[in-house]
Amino acid sequence: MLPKGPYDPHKYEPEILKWWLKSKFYKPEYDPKSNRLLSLEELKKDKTPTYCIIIPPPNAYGRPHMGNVSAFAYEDLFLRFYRQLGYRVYGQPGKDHAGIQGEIVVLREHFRPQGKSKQNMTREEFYKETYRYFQTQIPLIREVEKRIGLSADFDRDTFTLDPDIVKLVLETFIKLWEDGLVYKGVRIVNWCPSCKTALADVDTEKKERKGRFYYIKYPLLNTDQKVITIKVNQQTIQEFIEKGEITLYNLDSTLDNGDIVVLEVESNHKQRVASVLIDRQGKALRLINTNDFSNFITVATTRPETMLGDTAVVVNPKDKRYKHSIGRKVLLPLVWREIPIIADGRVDMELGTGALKLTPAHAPEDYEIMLTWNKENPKEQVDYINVIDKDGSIVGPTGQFFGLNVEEAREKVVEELKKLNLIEKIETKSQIIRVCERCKTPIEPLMSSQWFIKIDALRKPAIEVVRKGKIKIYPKNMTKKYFHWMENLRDWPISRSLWWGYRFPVWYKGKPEEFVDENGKIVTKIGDTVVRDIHEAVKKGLAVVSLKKPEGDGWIQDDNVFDTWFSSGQWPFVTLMKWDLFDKFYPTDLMETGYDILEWWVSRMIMLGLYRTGKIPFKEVYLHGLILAEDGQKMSKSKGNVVYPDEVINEYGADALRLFYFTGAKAGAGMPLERSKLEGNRRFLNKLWNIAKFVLMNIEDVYNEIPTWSEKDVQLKDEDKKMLKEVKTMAQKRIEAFKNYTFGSFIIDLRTSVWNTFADWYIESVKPRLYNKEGSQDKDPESRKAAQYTLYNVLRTYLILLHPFIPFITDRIWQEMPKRKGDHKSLMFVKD
RNA sequence: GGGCGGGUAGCUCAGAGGUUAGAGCGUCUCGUUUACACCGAGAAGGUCGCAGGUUCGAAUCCUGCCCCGCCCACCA
Repeated sequence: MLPKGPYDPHKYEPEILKWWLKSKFYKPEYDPKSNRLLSLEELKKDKTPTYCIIIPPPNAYGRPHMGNVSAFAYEDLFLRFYRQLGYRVYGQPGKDHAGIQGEIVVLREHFRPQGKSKQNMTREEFYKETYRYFQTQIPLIREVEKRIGLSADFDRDTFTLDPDIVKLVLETFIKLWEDGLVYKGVRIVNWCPSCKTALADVDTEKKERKGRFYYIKYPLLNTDQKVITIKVNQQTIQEFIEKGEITLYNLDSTLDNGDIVVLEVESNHKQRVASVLIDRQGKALRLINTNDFSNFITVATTRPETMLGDTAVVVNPKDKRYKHSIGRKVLLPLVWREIPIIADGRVDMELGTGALKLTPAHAPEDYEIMLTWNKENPKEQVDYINVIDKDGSIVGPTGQFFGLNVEEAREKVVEELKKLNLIEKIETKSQIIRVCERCKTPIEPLMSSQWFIKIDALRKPAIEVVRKGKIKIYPKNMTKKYFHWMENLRDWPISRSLWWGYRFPVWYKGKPEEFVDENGKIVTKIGDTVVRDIHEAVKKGLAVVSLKKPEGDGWIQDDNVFDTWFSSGQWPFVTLMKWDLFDKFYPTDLMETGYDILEWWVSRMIMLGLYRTGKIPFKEVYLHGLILAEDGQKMSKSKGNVVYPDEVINEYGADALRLFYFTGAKAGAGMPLERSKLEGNRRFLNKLWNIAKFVLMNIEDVYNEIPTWSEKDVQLKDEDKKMLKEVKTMAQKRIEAFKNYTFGSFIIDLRTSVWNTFADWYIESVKPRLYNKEGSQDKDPESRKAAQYTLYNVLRTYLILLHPFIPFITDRIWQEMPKRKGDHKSLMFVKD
């Protein structure tokens, strides 16, 4: 018998949970028939069909949030459903070190209170202590996983920085390297000139400041106007500047009057002087001046000094003012380089003149435009020229400006442009700049050398498997998002300037130092040798890609760590490999995660899974909705609208919260937290509890025999048949609902069926047959027996159907139910 | 800027060519106390964002517009 009073989740849920855990029901080795644990060997040989979900690992610090816990609930729903059906089920739990976010949080919340920072710690100290700290956090997170009912094998909970995992992950990198899919290239980074480090966007903040908006005229070249560069010595230049005219005899004979000759001083950071050919026969040149050009294109900038690194002018292709100019060339003043006019739809026609100077090395937006343009115009590639060094000084092919700091260079650039009459006007303007979060120094975007993975070889098979339906994505419309992302992928930058994570297994003979060469390109110096790329360094024996530090002294490890997606992208197979369950459970059956990380995580798992194992990592992907705050906004600490799932469990119980996730489960969309729904769920649970009390109370006299009754033993009335048919239909619908991931509407139907059909209609109408009192209409014992039979079997089936959704209350009721022969003591293993 | 999704009852959302558009919560009326007041019976409440179009028939399909949200630019 069930105890009197309303259902109290706080009393029953912990009891049930303790029993499940103690009985090892969650382990794939648990065998319900023999009620014992198989050995690993027995498990491997076992022929029972398998079902496996790799649980997306929550961050290994802090309190699990709604997103984490909703995911656990959805995953558990499937684990329990298939476990009930008799599959051998494995849920692989894990915890994520969370790269940059983990580093920020541990520095702020653990180290800062102790007065420690990256400035007064060694990398080794930091790593060791952070690892230790995370190990203290993990059990707390695991508790929440257990409380929501997640039936994963917690004995195999795995941390992403577990040494076994690290080894497996790095092996993939080595394989990529050996297959020629890894290279070092350059990418724009947020550089803090004061902290001398690259920063992620989250390490920077935006600040408004007043600045000047300079309108600079760039001379437009005529289509037939030629520009050539010749090298001369310093003395020649000197004479030229003094006299204003010069004759050169080694000029190209195809030049015409009006063509431009740029004189470049040898070995002096490409100091250049521009001149015009005024006498083709006499080969006489005159210093260039504004009057030599009839057309200009004016660009506006807050940072005139960056023009030294301009490699194009960009206009909006829709802009009528410039449409005809696209494809033409301009002569970049002061450094006198010929640069093209290109087009990009992102250029704001209203801002400035609508023409943008493109400095890919020192402006993230410009860098993006360069990449897009190059992708779409492979024959007219635009390059970068890096002109600002990591200490804030001017470098690269910048002639007279070389070595100045940024402010000095700005003044001097403006001064020189004024001399040439190329400044149209100067306005004041407030601008948003990024500053370093720590020291508030303005960020200097610049190029830095990074590790990349060539994406093409990985991308193609990953698109194929989804296109051919080998991996199915639910909801279906997300497939579009996947393809869009995959088709637009560029090479994947996998290195991050952090301490917390997987360090690159690359070793250098001496500390590698990046610097900018005379062409504005990033090159690396290892010891005394300058190398253009990593392949050259390896060839020369200055770098080694290897899991272990090479023999001998002086080897220094690469100080980059991997993008966390590089490791989490391998999560399905590395975890299974670690536990020697790869052959048993890979490919896994379902990847259940939030729709917001389809591109970030799911796509990487598909690519890296296929690459390393040759097989898909999972057969289906289900993307659940995101839980929003009660105000309909995204939960965030700064908005103060965060509600933690453990609080909700404390108030309503785990089953009520699970039901909330499932009933509102609109895949791929947001769902606001709603207390009234949680209340409603609690009422439903109480209703179920009372239904069970009622049924048990009314079958008490036949408790032991009722499970043996079959339909033949009773004379069912129409209402009995109708009721039995309804639960049977629900059982069939459930199979479909899980297959099609429409469990959200199914559980609403099931709940309506339990409440409206069973409780409100059937039970109410059957009462007279049960009470069998004097004066009641129906005293027939056969009628009573049929009602008892129906009550028992309907409740039994409802409990089974409901169990994956609300496991605690159903298993608690199950404990009191009369059992059939062979019934397992837990509903987790009862199929029908 | 690009991509994705959404606008249906007071609130949160279902419905995706076919009678009179649904559910939960809220509101109102009535009832019951031998499973349950965390209950039961019932009611009110909608130009389905706007404007066109296709169709015998449109919340649903098409076109245009308006509004809202999310994702993307070393955040996991």
